[in-house]
Amino acid sequence: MTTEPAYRLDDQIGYVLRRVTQRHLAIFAAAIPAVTTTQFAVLARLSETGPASQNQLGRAVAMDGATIKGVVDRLARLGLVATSADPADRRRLTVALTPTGAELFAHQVQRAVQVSQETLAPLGRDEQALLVSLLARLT
Amino acid sequence: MTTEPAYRLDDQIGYVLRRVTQRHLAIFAAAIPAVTTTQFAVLARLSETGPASQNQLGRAVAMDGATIKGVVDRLARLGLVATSADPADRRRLTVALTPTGAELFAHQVQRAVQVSQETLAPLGRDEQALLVSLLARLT
DNA sequence: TCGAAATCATTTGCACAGAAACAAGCTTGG
DNA sequence: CCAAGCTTGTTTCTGTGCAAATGATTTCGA
Repeated sequence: MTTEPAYRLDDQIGYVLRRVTQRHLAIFAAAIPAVTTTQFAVLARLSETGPASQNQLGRAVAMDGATIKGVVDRLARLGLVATSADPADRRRLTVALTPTGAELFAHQVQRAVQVSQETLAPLGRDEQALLVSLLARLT
Repeated sequence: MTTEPAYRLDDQIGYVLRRVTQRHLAIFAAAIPAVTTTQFAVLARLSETGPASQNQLGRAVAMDGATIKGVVDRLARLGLVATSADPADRRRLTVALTPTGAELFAHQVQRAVQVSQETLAPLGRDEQALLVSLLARLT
């Protein structure tokens, strides 16, 4: 008579990751309704690194070609980024922050920090740092 | 002269969560191509709890009404779950595992455990348990 | 130098994921 | 008992996210 192995969904890392992500997305959407988390990530990266080709940008924020295209299209529609042809390589589409996009990022970045803090709020300071460093090793 | 606050995307909990989730989804898809992680979560919950109404089931796996409907529809198309009218409440749609669905879950559950292990593999045993418990508190 | 291989962007198809609006059915307070 | 309010399920819309196929361009090796 062996005991059932008992696969507990609530203990699976994938399920817990999904739920934590859900909560984080909700906090972000409430704090910064103007853009989504992925859109904000793109603005942040462009702010850090400056203009880049669409594909380079995608790699820099861990989005595949099809995904980054959609995100860039929506950001362009919002007037937060602008695309231009690269004269040196005609396949490339250079993506850059517009002044509006740079301003939006500058104004919302404080709030984005608060979003991260609120997401981590149930943990103590040490635990927060520990969690992020453990997660970073699973990348 | 104050130093720039320096919002580092790579240190933000939301971004790290997204990247870890990406890696986990890739591991799962390679190990169990028959269904997705969300679909498997539904099978697991039905296996644990038995038949439920579609909305109940959605709450039990943290999916909103629109999402659980799509997932159930696709599982039904695969023949892994079946829906039936609830005679006691005509609004309700009861969702149950089919024999095929139960068998698929039984056969793949070992592999699903391995997926969780592989996702957590970069960490030591203690770290793994710690990570999951920290994450669980952010739910 | 020229053709194969690699890179870049796009498109299509599928699968979540949540918000909002709606219809139908159940429940309950007055 | 019955209207108001709640629950259940559906549809539509927007936004990720990945795989695979395609076409254009660039690069690199023989």
